[in-house]
This record gives sequence, C-alpha cells and structure tokens, in this order.
Amino acid sequence: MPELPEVETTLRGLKPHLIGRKVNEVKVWERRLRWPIPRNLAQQLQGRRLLDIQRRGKYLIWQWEAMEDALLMHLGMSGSLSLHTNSSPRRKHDHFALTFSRTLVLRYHDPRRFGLCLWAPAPVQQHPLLADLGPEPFAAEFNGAYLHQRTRKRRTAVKNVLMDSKIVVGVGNIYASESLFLAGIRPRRGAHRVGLARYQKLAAAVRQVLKKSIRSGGTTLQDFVGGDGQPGYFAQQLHVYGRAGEACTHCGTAIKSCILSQRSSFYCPTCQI
DNA sequence: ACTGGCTCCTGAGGGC
DNA sequence: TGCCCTCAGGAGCCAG
Repeated sequence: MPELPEVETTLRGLKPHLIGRKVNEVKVWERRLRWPIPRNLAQQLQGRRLLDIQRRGKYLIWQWEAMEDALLMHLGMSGSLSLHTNSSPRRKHDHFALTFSRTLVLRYHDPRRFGLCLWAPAPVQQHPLLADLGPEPFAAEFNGAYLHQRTRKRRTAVKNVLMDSKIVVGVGNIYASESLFLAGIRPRRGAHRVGLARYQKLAAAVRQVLKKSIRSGGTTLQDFVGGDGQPGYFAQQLHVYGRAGEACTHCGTAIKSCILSQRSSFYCPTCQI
C-alpha cells in the first residue's frame, strides 16, 4: 500500500525513463477508479510530450508540453505504476496505459481502484484535492513547534492528527505507528496532551522513518512494486506495525494493538506513554 | 472548528 | 478443495 516513500520511489524510478518523451498511444481498459478516468484522456495526451512529474503528498502531478492542465494521479492503497514493453500482456487490474514507445509502456495497476487519475487546471496547487494539504514532512515548516501549535485544541488521538493530511502529508497508517514508537508516544494519547518537547521528538521520528523507508525503496506489502519493477524491503525493519503479541525490539514487552478510527494501531505499552 | 463514521473495492486468510 | 465470512486500508465527504 503506497505511502509517501512508495510514491517517492515510484517517482524516482519513472522520471529518468519518461521525462521529455512523447506519448504515442493511450489505452484505457477500466475507467472506474475513485472517480472515473476522464473521457478525453487519450485525445489530450496523444502526441503530447511529458515535461515533468512532481509529487505533493501522495499525489503525482504530471505536466505536459503546451498544456495548462496537469494530470493528477493517486495510487490509493493498492495502486502502482510500472514500465513494460509493448508485448508484455495486460495483467488483471491494469486500468490504463501510456505507450511512449514499443519498449516503453507505463501501466497503471490498481486492484482495489481507490486511486485516481484526473485533470487539474492550472494553477494545480489550487486544485481542491491539493489546496488544503499540510506541509511536506521534510519541509522546514514541519517541526515540533508546528505540531504543538496545530494541536492545542485537538482532542482526538495523536495518531489521527499525524495521519491528517491537512496537518502533514504522507504519513499513512504504517508510518504513523512506527513514528509514534520512535517518539515514545502512545497512539491514543489526546493530541492536545502532548507537549512541545515530545512533538519535537515526533517530528524528527516521522522524518527518520520516512527517510529510512525511501532509502530502502518503500515498504513491501501485497500490492506495491516500485516504478522500475523492484520491490522495496522496508517491511523487514518495522518495529511495531503488524507485530501484535511479538516482543518489543527495545524492551521485549509484547506489542499491543488497538483500533483507532477504524485503523489498526500498534504500540509498546512500556516504551510508549 | 472539530469529530467520528461511512464509503469506494478486491484479495487474503480463517473457519468449517 | 471450496465456500462464505471478515477484514484491511487512503482519504474525501458528510452529519452532528
């Protein structure tokens, strides 16, 4: 399930192959993603040169030559983008493909179809899906003071705040649990009851977890394959996620799990307070 | 302003 | 071997 590191890995994997290339052919097999893939996708992209791919949170923004609109993509939780040749057969759940050449075909694969592919008029950052997003976790603006200030009136669990894209983008369920473990904070603790010093620790933990994951190419779970077809290996390094009942890597206490906002959460009852 | 609950969807995994 | 059930999860959306 793509979190920010997976999206970043995909971006880095794809860019060197695709930037400056022209789309020769567009195939759409299944329009029904979160919202339908635009009907004019093929007509608009045919013969169009790709200028750049950027990332904002978990969104990918595709910029095209001589075109105001950008193409906005999200991989949902089971989506992936990968490169193929013309002759490699369409897999189940391949929903659309951009053919750049006989040996360079980009395929969008998404079994659960929670992803999206939409036109976003310029300026793209003002698109409703992007306009209210919080800072990138690696931006200077994201730090302990920022988290502390944004949570003074938030009575919800600190884990929910961490996963709120209006607060900070790119921290999904897995990395929220991991970051809170590193910072020694229990996921259910009320966000307003976490002090500045602990938020400073948390901001650093978020960056550490994401950075480590990006370095190892994203977490490997069922559906993710990197943009160049190589799976990531971060899953082996998880401290708490999916480890209920197993020993804490730090103190040996059994890891506990709980449900927060319909999301499974994991923590060490000794290391996290 | 903030909160929790619902929703989309398929595949995996458990029980029998 | 197969069927049915439950669950997982990103994030927009809405009602309270």
